[in-house]
Amino acid sequence: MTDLRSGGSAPLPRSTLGNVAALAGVSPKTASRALNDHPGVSAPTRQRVQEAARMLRFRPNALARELRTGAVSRGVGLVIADLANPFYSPLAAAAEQELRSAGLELFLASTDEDPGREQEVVRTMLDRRVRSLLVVPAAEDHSYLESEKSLGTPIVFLDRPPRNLAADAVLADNRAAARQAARSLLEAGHQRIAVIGDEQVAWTARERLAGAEAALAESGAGHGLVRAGAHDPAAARQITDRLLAEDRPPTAILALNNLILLGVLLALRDAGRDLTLIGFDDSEVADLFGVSVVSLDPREMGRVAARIALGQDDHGRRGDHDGTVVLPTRMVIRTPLDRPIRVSPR
Amino acid sequence: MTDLRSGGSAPLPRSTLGNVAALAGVSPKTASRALNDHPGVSAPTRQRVQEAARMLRFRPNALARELRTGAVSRGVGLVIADLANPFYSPLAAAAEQELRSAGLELFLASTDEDPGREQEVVRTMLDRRVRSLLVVPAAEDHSYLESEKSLGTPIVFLDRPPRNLAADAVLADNRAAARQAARSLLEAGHQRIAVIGDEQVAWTARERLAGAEAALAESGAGHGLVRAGAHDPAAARQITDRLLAEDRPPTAILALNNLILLGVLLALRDAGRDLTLIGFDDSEVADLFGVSVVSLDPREMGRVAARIALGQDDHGRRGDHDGTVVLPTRMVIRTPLDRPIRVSPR
DNA sequence: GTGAAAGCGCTAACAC
DNA sequence: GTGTTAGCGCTTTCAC
Repeated sequence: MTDLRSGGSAPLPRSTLGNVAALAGVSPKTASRALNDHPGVSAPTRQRVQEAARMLRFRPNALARELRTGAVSRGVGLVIADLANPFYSPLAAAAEQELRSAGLELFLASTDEDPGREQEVVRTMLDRRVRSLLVVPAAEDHSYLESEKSLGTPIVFLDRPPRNLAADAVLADNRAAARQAARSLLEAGHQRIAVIGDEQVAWTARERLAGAEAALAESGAGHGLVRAGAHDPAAARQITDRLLAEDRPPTAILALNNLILLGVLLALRDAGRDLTLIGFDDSEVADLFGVSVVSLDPREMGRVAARIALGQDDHGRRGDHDGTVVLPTRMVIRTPLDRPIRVSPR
Repeated sequence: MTDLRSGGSAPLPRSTLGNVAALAGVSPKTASRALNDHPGVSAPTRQRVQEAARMLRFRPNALARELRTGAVSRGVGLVIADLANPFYSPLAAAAEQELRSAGLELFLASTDEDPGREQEVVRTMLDRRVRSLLVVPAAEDHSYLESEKSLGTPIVFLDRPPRNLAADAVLADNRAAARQAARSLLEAGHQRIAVIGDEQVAWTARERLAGAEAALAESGAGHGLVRAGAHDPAAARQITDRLLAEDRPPTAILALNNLILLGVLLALRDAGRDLTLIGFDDSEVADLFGVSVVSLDPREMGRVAARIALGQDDHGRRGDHDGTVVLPTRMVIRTPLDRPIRVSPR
């Protein structure tokens, strides 16, 4: 006479597979088989079990399942620098979408560019036995991941390469893109080109600065107008202010990321000055102001990295060896580069 | 002669608490106590255990721990509409920061406004026994969370209230804010005010539209210029195009969210028209163009919700009863409302 | 101060 | 087809 009423309004405690099995009058293992669509269960038994599960509002405990089944968790870790950054949030969104459609779940953490925090959150995720790890690195040394990697956890780096570790990476050719951008300005006739980049701790910042400097050096034109250290719009704004105040101010500015472009625009607006501009990373702001940009698609980066982590994509890499995927960059010319951007509408 | 070499370059399999205990020559329980700083372990024993853990690169299995300890997981679920949306990404970033600083971990999922997906991802998170749940709801009915809530899992709704469920919520007074914005335009002398809102499925969209309509109705001014259904910049752009093409086009536009403001600006730019504008949600774009906005702070919303979920904040709610926190909105006037915004710099 | 036994909820082996 | 036994890695009794 196994019979349990379900409709009661009492808190109705969480039921376990054992409860379901008891109600259905079978063993736990059979209940497990029935609910997971494993073969070797008769149709009527399966029905009874499913009915019992429904009555008890049974929900399997994912922790217990993953503990038992071993390494194969359904969780994937994503570590990024800053979730609110307009480059990383679409990247994260695309990765999440890709993972979800593969039935996986996402653990997310921000490092705020703190190398120590990177290790911390990565370790925490590994403690949860994530099936793979996507990392926009902040640290300078990834040898700490060596043992985990050799244990078989796929690790994919995004936007910046790993250091002291052989692992997959999805990157853009920042150096070439910056070089091309600077060249375009030179070809448009600019003699005094200012280049504003982020702090050199970031690999992308170093690469972009190097690319731009190379282009300038090749042409023999404008040294001395390359500025690093603009880590946020406010800093970029100040740097721009100072550039504009010089004796021979630049006629064009190359802003090496989205946040820097914002700061430059703010400075130009307040100074009432119009200059030629090229930005990095596309954005609504760039679109609205007609600013030409070097565009990298963050969504594509997130998507490709997720696929690689899932083993669904080789993207030109050889077999299951580690490899680097270099995503294309694209120059988007919105305003001819011999013409200034108007940012002073007041 | 318990001795294990660590430096070997072999993959070095994952070691368990049992391995550590064996190496230290104690029982698993003592090892557990030592590593978790529980009392009742002698100093020398503790040292030996810690040394052994280091040698074996021991990392505790979070799944096993949480399974054993019961309900108290260190994971918190966050469900949002769209991670790439400039309103939700700072919200998520702030929540993540708050949780991380409390030593908790974040599961994140997007619903893309699909009610079915909301249930799906919420269930998945509950299967992981998250300690609490933060939800920007997409569904119209949250009674499915009733039993989980009565089981004691804190559930906090963000940005939009729950339906058919008594639970905590962190909201803004969208209706009042929109009403105030519309009034400001009326007071500045505008007779023909267009209001562009999102699809009415979203609670915030309905509230804002209702608030704006109320203000217009009170004044007896301009009916017929309220448009809903602008779910993305492209749609908002089209709607704006049509409004501008009317016989008596509006002299001011109230854009009821950040994406809509973008679309409106794009339309104005291409049409070469300058109008008075008020936006919702602050953004760099609004700042750069001098667009006045009704500002809600998404970071504050994420932070407050996280605190409530952790039981760290009552924010005017009574005890541990359910309650709604209404966050303040702020009018940011950047350009006087009797003056147009210039968006046609070409 | 420390250890042995038991069990969290589930599933892989092997029975039968 | 179905059940029994065992065990994932950890921590909670409750002994000693």
